[in-house]
Order: sequence, then C-alpha cells, then structure tokens
Amino acid sequence: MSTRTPDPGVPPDYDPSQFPAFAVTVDVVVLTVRDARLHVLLVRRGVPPFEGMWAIPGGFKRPEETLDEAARRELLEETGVEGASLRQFGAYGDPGRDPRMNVVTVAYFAVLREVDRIAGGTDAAAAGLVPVSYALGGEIQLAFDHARILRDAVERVRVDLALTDVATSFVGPTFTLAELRSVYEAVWGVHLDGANFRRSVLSEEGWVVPTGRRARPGAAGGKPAELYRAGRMWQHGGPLRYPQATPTTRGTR
Amino acid sequence: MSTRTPDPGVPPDYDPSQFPAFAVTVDVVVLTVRDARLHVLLVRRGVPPFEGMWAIPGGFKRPEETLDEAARRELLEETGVEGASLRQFGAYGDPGRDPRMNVVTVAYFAVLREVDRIAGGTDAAAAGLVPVSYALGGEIQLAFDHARILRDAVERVRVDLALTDVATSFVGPTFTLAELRSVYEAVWGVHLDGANFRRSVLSEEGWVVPTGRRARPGAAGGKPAELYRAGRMWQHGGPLRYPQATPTTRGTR
DNA sequence: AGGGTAAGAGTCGTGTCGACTAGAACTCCC
DNA sequence: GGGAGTTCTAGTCGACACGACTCTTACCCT
Repeated sequence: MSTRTPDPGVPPDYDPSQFPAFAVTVDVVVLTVRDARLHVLLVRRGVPPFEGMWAIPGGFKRPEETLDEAARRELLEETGVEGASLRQFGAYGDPGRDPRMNVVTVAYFAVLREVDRIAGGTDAAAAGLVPVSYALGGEIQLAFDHARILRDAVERVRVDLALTDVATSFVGPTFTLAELRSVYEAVWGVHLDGANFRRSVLSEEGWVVPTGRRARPGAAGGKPAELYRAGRMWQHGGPLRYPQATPTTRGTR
Repeated sequence: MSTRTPDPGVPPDYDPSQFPAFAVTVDVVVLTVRDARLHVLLVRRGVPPFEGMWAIPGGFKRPEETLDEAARRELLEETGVEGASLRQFGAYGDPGRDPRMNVVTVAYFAVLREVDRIAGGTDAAAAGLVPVSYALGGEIQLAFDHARILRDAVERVRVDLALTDVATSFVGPTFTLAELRSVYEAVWGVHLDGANFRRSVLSEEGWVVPTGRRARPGAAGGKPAELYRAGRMWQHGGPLRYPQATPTTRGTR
C-alpha cells in the first residue's frame, strides 16, 4: 500500500503496514553532587562497539511499558534506586549514532542525593561516578553520541534548577540551607552569598519548612544549622533566578 | 534476548540482534499568532483510527535522516514552509497510543509568522488553523494522544519565550514593538504595558535594531511605529521575564 | 577559657519593573 | 481643514528584589 492512499490530509507515506523499523532505547543520565561538584554515573562498556569506553546507562524500551516506565526500570536496574526525580529531556536518532542498527534513544536525567553505594544495583567495577567536568572536558571519551546527550542533560538541569523542584532532589528529605545552596553553586558553577540565599528561600512560606531539629556542625565547628524539608511551592518553580552576567554594583569593591 | 550475556556493566538485555521493533514518527506542532490569539495547525484524519478527528501533522522518520531533518521535511510537506524555527520538546511512546502498532513519536514545535496560505503545501480542505484554546478546551477532539502533545508544546513555548529567541520567530523579518508585544501577550495570556515593554526591549542594545523605516498605522490611525529587526542578543535569552503572580503594588492604584 | 568557624539577622544602596502621565504623530470624519 | 480618536514614545514615581556587607549567635577544638 502505497504512497497513493485515498487519504487527504494525511502524509502520503503514512502506511501502518510498511514502515522502517527502529530500536528504541532509553538512556538515563544520573546526576548527583559530591564534594561540591556535579557528578554523573557512567558505565564502562565491555563489548564492541566502543569497547572499554564510558557510556550513559540505558537499555531497550519494551513494547508494553511507557517511556517513563522504561527509564524508571533502567534506573532501578543500574543503580538500585527507586523514586528519584526522573525527567525526559531529549530524543536522539542520528543515522550513524549506533553502527549496528537504527536506534532512537529517549534520554532522561535522574537526580539523586549522594548515597554511599550509588551504583549498588549493577556491577560496581564497571560503573562509576565521574565529575561532569571530566566527562565533558575531554578527559574521558564517551561512547556513541553520549557526550552530546550528557551536555544536553546538564544544560537542562541548569535551566530546570530555576524552574522546577529539581534542586530538592539533590538533597535528602531534610537538609540545611547550606546543603541546598551548594546544589545551586555546583550546578550553576557560581558562588552564592549564604545570607542572601537564605533570604530568598525563606522570603515566602512554602519553599522550605523548618523541622525544629538541627544538623551537627562539621569538623570545622560553627553554629549548627537548622534542618529543613522541602515545601510545596516548588511545584511552581524554584525561589532562585539564575544570576545574570553580574549586574553587580559597578563602583564598589 | 538472552538475559545472560557475558557482558558486565551493560544491561543484560542489551542484544543488538533481537530487540522490539518500533515505528518512529515525528510530529510537528505548528504555532502562530493570529488575531492576538495563539493558533495551531491541525489536519483532519481521513482514515481510521480516529477518522474525521483533528491531528497534529507528522510522519515516519526515515533511517537515513536525523530527527531534525525528518521534522523539517514533514513541516515542508505539510505547510510548504522552510527555514522556520523548529525545536524538539518531547517523545511519546505509551503502549496503546497507536492502536495499530508500537509507535514512538518525537514531537517538535515550529513557530511561524502568520502568512496567508499557511497550509499551502497540503490539501487545504483537510488542514486548518485552530485557536489553541479550542483544541485544548474540549471544543475539538484530537486523535491519539495529540492533546497531551499539544499541551506540552504550548507549555514549552511559554517557557522558551523567556529563555530563547522564539518570540522573534512569530513575527516577520521586520516588526513593530506592538507586534512583538502581542506575541508575548498571546502566548502568555497576559496584558503588558506598552511603554514598559518598550523600555525592557530597548534597555540594552542587541535585542532589536531600528531600521529607520516606519510601519503604516492601522485603520484606527495613531502614530506610525518604528520598524525593528531582531538583534543578536536573543541567543542568550529573551529580554522579558514571565510576569510572576502579580507582585503588583498593594496599597496604590 | 579562648580562638576558630559557620549559621543566622540585619542594613544599605542600586537596579528593575509595574503603574501612571504627558506629549507627539498620524488617520478618520465632519 | 480642523477636531476627535488612536497609537507610539518619553518620562516620572514608588515598591521591591537583590548583591554586598556587617554583626551577633552558637557550636567545635585545643
């Protein structure tokens, strides 16, 4: 059946019985903040192509599951983590991206708070947390077009930080304002004044809710910080705007 | 699909020779502003399933083209338009979304300035410009999961309006500030003060560049407006922020 | 006990932005 | 042709957001 179906308004090549077959995969860019730097979870490939190179974990979508479910399943299989924030950010289907066949991949990013064994669900020797600056700076070669996918994921997270509740996904159920601030600083690569950050986040009820408990100070001492949990206002965007090209005072300092 | 491949670090079901086959399509949400309201280009389906219902134009991706190229080709086939702003915003692969087979669609939106025969490339009787409020408000039933896709597209354009140069794609190569302002008002559904809008856009060099020519006033008369063209600063985001929940003056008025 | 450190409270000044007013430039109609 | 109506353009005012900065509080360590 052919390109001449008596079907006005529908593309002529729209033929349900004859279509190019693709493999559909989901790739999950797992991000976390460790030592005040943004890290990504990568796996080392054990088979060609790109054998020995690092890659973003992923796998085939199954016909009976949604894309979101496939991403959630892959995240569980690769990291043993459930219930993390998962967001789709792009699809990639360049003809030569997988030399073996036609593959279209739908990319997600997942944000985790740092846990001890983040790659507990998979072979630990073949998975590792890598600083994003390494993976994008050329120190590490990524398989397929995964460098581009990672770059897009990081860019998306940067934008989402100001627009969604993704910042709270980097931290645990309770957190200090310094912890939350370090998320913004790591992802945006900026320095934020602690007092001003505090004012912004506490300016309105609903961003964070004090728990009454306090965190233990670090080894360096200092006043113990209040522990907060995330409020409900994050549904409507975050409390911080991306610091625009330093509209700072010109004369001073 | 051998779940026991001797391959550590790679998902166990990663077998290039056996994988579920999917059809991959691209759908293009064509948006424009007409009569100060956001409109979407829809086509009427002539065959089952969803015969007679409106749908977002789209078609199969070919193995030898990228997703972007497929979207550009579909846009050309459906509207006869080339060189429009095209951006990918989502992928949709729910199991039952096409009753005939497993289809994963990658969705793009394209923004056009209003032209007379916007659907010149396809059968005009089966394509039409519909107000987005109709298509999303229930007045019109959309085929497949296209209502969700359209909703996501509009939401993405709303966000992109503040973050990208998409606003200038709604207008022609030269435009008045009132035309540009009406884009923001139509997409965001807000009223913007003309003088303040002017100040924001002209506050910095690079957003818009005066051409020296003036537009002819409308039928109602009025001072003829200066014609501008888009500058280069839009690469770094738009000059306007989305008006947050009326932080307007409380006491005054 | 005292110094070091980080949390938390508060001040100051500047820039942004909405609301508003007034003038300029044009069309339409009588 | 002159007034009314409309739109563009310029400018003012006040509220508020935000960066920079200072000071106090509360804990750790020696």
